[in-house]
Amino acid sequence: MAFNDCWYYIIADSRNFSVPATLTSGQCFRWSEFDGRLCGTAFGRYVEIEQKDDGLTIYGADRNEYEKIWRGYLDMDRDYEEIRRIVTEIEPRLADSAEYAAGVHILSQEPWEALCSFVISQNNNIPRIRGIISKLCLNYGEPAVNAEFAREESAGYAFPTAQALATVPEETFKKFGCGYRASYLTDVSRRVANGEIDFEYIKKAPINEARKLLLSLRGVGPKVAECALLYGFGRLECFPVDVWIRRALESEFTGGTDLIGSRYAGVAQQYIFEYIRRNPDKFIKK
DNA sequence: GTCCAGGATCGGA
DNA sequence: TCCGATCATGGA
Repeated sequence: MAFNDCWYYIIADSRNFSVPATLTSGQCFRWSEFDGRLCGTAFGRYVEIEQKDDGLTIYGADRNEYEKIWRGYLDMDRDYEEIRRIVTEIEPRLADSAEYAAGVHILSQEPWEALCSFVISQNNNIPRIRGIISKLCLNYGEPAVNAEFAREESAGYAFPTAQALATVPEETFKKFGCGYRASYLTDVSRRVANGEIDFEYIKKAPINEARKLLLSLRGVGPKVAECALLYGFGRLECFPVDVWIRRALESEFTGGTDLIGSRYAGVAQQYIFEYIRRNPDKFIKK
């Protein structure tokens, strides 16, 4: 039995927040559900998160670690109810998606993990992305805190640093199933490891400056840049358009939408993605 | 066998 | 600037 003697319990202060919805909504690729818990690794720490009616229990973390890491990662302090009010006022056609996916938060992931993960994600599907990332972690990540409790071997390892990946032969990435993305991964890892990309600046820069920097990386196009900015750099105005969102824009949101470019466009995007991906039949018009 | 996936790059119009 | 072909891989 895992984590008998180390856990932290939080009264859920965000009423609609859903841990399972958030951690399986395609923002991140390292969480799995076991026995009703979301189990995974971020910031080099393995934890299991259990959500019941009255709150969350984070196994493998204490109060200090919750305050330092998980509170921010799970974006517990943002008023999503207010954001839903704002985005549905801008775009009334968002109402169904926003209600359906109300429990989803935008994770605040480590910049490198977000950037690297979404380079791998291009023209790829989520199970394969997860498989590739778990191989990277297993082979090149440092051992994680609480690794002895991990239910999957790869969860016992941190996401590998850019420095670690920069020295990996491209052939190895291909062996892991990266396909043509292997050279992108090598390139991006080296340039980040060299310090060419200033992550702290990207968090705060004018958004088009931030975009420009990420787009200068080979293998990073508009969609990957938007994902990295939204999930890894806290830029909630970014609006990634993948095949699913494209379909939504061509069906539910014909004629364009004022959401794009608005302050919380990325949150709205996540609501749409969550809704359409879990209800493909209902959403897509035939 | 074909189609598809949280797309980007490249060359040519 | 815009458009189409091409790029690996594995599951449906």
